[in-house]
Amino acid sequence: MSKAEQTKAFIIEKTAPIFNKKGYEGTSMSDMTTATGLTKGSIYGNFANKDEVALAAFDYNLQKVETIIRLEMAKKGGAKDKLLVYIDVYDNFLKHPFPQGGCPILNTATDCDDTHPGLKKKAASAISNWKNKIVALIRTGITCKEFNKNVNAEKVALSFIATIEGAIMITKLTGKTNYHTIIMQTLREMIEGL
Amino acid sequence: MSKAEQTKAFIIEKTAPIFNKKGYEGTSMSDMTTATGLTKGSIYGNFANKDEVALAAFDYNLQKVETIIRLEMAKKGGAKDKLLVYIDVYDNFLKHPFPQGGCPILNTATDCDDTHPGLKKKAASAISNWKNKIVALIRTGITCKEFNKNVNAEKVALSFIATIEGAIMITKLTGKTNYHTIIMQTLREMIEGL
DNA sequence: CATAAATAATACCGTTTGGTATATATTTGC
DNA sequence: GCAAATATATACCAAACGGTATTATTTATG
Repeated sequence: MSKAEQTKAFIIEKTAPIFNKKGYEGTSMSDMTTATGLTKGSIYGNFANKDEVALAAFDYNLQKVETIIRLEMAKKGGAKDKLLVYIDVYDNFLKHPFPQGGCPILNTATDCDDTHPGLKKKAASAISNWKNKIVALIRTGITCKEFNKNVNAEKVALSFIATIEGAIMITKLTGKTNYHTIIMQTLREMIEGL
Repeated sequence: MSKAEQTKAFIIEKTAPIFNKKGYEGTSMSDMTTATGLTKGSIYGNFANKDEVALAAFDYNLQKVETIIRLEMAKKGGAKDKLLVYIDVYDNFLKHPFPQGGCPILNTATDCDDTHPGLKKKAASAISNWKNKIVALIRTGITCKEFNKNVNAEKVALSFIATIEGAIMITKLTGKTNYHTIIMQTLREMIEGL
């Protein structure tokens, strides 16, 4: 890895939590310079503009979540247990190397409704990929006769994601962590009922 | 209503959709002057600062949602039908005078995580009030024997809200309105199962 | 070790930010 | 209808914004 690639990775690593917490517009160049210890000229030597850093930071944050999920899922065998991994990870996300500021999809979704189409597109495809993964998981569960064959995979997947994201929002807003646990209990029962 | 009260209301009315779409930091004074047709001096003559306008705008947007819900609920008798009002309104929010930019609670929640404690507090208490209303609704439903007495009112209420807010996020992000309808179907079944 | 190429720091650009003091219209009570 | 009070507009402020051209400093290579 060249020096340039190193500093580039360094900048992403240091700014990613800030973008996740403050959003695209909310994160200023001075935020980025103080976080990295570098100067503006140095950052602009490695990235074309603020957009490029923000996009890379989103990828970094998203990948962080995805690797946690992938690693935890590898430990499980059945489809049901694999689905429960999402709940376990999002319920105890403090125990995992979760991105600072919470779910990057949720944060980016509301931050970049109209302002930043590039980031919005990334967040949208992240949701889409997530949904497809759950749908595939449910379908293999059906073929393995772990789940009832009448289960509407897409409906379950979308409701599952919506509830998880909504729970994060409510918990972050109110500060009541038990709210999150309560809602996750509903999701667990939902999965048990498949 | 005095002239000052009139312009004050006018400023709120015109800037509320912008705050709901762009967020607190994202909405600039120039956004506000072009939306109202007034000058900066005029706005600062009626409000102490940008914060005060933002807080009033949030109240305005929230009240807009609440009056829709209240009006629709008044048409219904049973607890189940009253609960379904939330789904109907949020499912067809284009048919109602819903605030531009979607649910003000969701927008404010993610926008003002760290940045604006005043707005965050308002959004948090809005969620709390919403939850309490649903809990009360479910409890009257239980005493009327419309719902099973074993129903955990708080769990249902929190999961209900989380799913609605998550559905809004997903739909706004992906642009797929049928996603919203699919998720709302899950909520309808949830209510039917009480 | 010197030189060239790559990387980082400095100093600056024009623009926009939220906010204010002052002057000018416009309502309002009498 | 006139004066006092109120409401709006004008003109300005310092600070921060994203971005860039230029200079200084590393780093690799012959």
